Amino acid sequence: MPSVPRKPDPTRRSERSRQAILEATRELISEVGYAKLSVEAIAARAGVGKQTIYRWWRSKGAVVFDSFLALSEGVDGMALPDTGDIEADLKAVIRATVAEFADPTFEAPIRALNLEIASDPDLAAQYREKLAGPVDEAKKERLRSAQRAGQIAADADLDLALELLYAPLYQRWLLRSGPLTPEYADAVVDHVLRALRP
Amino acid sequence: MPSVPRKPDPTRRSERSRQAILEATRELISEVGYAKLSVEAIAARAGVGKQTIYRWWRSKGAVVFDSFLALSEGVDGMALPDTGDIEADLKAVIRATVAEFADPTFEAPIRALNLEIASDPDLAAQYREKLAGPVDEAKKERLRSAQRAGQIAADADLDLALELLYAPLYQRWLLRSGPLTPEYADAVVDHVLRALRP
Amino acid sequence: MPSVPRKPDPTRRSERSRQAILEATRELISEVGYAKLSVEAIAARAGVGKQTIYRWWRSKGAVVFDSFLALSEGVDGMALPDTGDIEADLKAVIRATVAEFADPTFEAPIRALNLEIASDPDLAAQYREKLAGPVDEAKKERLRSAQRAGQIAADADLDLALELLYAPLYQRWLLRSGPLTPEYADAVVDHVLRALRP
Amino acid sequence: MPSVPRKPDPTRRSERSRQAILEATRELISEVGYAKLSVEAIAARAGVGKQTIYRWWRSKGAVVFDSFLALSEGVDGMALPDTGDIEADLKAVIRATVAEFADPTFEAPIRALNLEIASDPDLAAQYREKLAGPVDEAKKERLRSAQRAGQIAADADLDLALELLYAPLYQRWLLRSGPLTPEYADAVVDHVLRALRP
DNA sequence: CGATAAACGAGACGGTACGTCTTGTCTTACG
DNA sequence: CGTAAGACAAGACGTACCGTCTCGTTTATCG
Repeated sequence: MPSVPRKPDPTRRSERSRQAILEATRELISEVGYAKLSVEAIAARAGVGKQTIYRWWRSKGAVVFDSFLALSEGVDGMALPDTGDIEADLKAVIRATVAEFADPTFEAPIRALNLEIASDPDLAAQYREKLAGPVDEAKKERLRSAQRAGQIAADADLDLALELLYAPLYQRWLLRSGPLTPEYADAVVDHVLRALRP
Repeated sequence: MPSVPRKPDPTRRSERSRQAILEATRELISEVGYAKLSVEAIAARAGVGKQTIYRWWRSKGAVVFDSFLALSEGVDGMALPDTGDIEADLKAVIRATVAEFADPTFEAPIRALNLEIASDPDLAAQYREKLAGPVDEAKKERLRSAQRAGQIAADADLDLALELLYAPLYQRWLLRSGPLTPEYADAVVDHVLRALRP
Repeated sequence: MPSVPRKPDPTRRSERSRQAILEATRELISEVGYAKLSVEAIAARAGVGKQTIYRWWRSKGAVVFDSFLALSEGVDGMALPDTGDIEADLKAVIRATVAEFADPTFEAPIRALNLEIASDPDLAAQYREKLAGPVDEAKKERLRSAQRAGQIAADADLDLALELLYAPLYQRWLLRSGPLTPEYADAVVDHVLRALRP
Repeated sequence: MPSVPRKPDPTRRSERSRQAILEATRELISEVGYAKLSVEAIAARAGVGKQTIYRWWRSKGAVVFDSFLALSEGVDGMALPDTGDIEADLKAVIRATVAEFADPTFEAPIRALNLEIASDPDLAAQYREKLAGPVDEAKKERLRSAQRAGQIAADADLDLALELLYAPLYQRWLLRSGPLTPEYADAVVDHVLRALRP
């Protein structure tokens, strides 16, 4: 009589339930916030048994994570604008990022996602692989284009470049340590480009 | 029947209880982690009634926060080393910061503190005022010294400078998105100093 | 260093506080019922420190008890009507008792008192001595008068007689096991008088 | 968000938990007395979650009540002895009742039950229907037999008769207003039978 | 009259228990 | 066998009171 939990058979998984759970999760995060999100409420809202959630996800955080992953599923083929002017292009992108952070609609869910990732190394790994990775690759592609155009040092560390560009915004937003304005976006870009100049 | 909650009288507060609570909180975070920290356990460990906690703190997060605040109480008169060489000084400081982040002893508590701050705007404000503020001021003082020495542009935005220096580390650590090595510390300093050059 | 609790000095007792406590107790029993009565609420309502209650009373029940005792303080010199007709006199008295039980104003407090007495042998003893005793004596005096008039057996056990008269009412009221009507009162008197006939 | 409390589904109720709760309740009343009985302790002793108690019972009193109800479940087919001599039979029964009241083992639980009933009209109604009703019916049946035998007036009010017989005992016991002896039992029976004579 | 000691109001304290909420597991009935 | 439903054991939540323990502040004798 083995007490090893049988693994569920993925082929029999109900797609309808899965979708309902992810959608209910997104709704509830917007409505009550992440701190007050409960598995109980997700199951009720999704019209699903709690066991169905526990069968397919390790933790509440994993559900939250997947509910975001599902959103950005079709967004793979993303590419940053490339007008040939790296400064203009980056400012546009960073300003857009700032605007997104400032949008109160995204505030709660993105914060929930980030707290979950910061708490759970497994989710962080998934996050890097499934979400951040592809996006970062697209960003680095634009930087490589700038390298080819001689606007950025050929030997620049592009991972570090991305961190210099995005981390200040991220930190300000997460810790609410200062205003996120377009001017701030521009200033960051200006500084980072100066650091990366050939 | 007034629903206005009576405010506790701070003059009658038991210092012994306050200390016991903060200490118990620190111990428990180290032992069971922040996610499993409960007010009930804090009270039990501190030999204190739960009401004594709820009387003086708004939330579990506020207790956690204060338990850290208490630690760094005497650290006000801090000042960064100033050998006259801003690059060497910054590299030393940033390498030290990286080492601190890597120390597994501090990992759990600092992460707990950061999650708490990221979740609660009130605590974030307190954090800036009581903890980050003074520390940042000391850091900026060192940068001002570099400005006077002509090593950094006289009109540099020092708040932004700090963010460029520290946010990449912070992000890597929080999201575990990359290794935190002395080399990385040096690279960040090199880039930022290039951006700030007169 | 004796840990024997100093006994309070009765001569210094604040009559104003004592009255306020007893009055607040009576009010609160009427308002929230006995089950939800708390020492905390009594103290608050009376504008009195909790210690002042604990200094002078052993328990909440003792306060409740005293609050009733205080009411019936001046009622010592009571005597039952004596028209010479024991049947008519008893019916009048028992009907009055029934009416008192039925009065919703007295319902809650009397019930509280009785529950307290039933729970606490000490209070029961006090009750017999200070409240029930004198009243019963007056009732027995009327029965003795009936004995002298030859309406009741000369050797009747008057304590038993009182119980036969009052206990049926008491039980019906306490357990709500039947209606308390004037007809019921008369029926009880009729039966008991038959049992006591010479 | 409906505030209507979901009703539990009685078909899924765990009989094992129900029994454990009722048994733990009986044990605890005997051990610590009714006043110090707590839902928390019942749940712990029964190895049951508190919610399982609150799911199926309105109040602590209801649990106490049911724990007694459960005891006297099979006792329906009760009948009083009928030797043809109503006086002897009643004396035997009333003496037995007196003895039961005097038994210290039953003292605490029965008192708890009575206090609960006296406090809560709902429980009182249940008590009459489920416990007192059947028992009283059996007693009245014996009295009817006496009526047929011409030992008691044919038109006697049997409910009143029962109250005259039992209420004096009940009152003495509950208020501890006098000793409960076999002689007392006999005296009550003698008086009541005199009152009921044809 | 002024010292001093007790009772006083206020309310913080260590605790217990409350009744509710959520977690993760288990059971039942259906498809 | 996955599922919706939901009961279950466990235990934390935040609140209400308990009875004890300081705090100053009256108050009321007594030196």
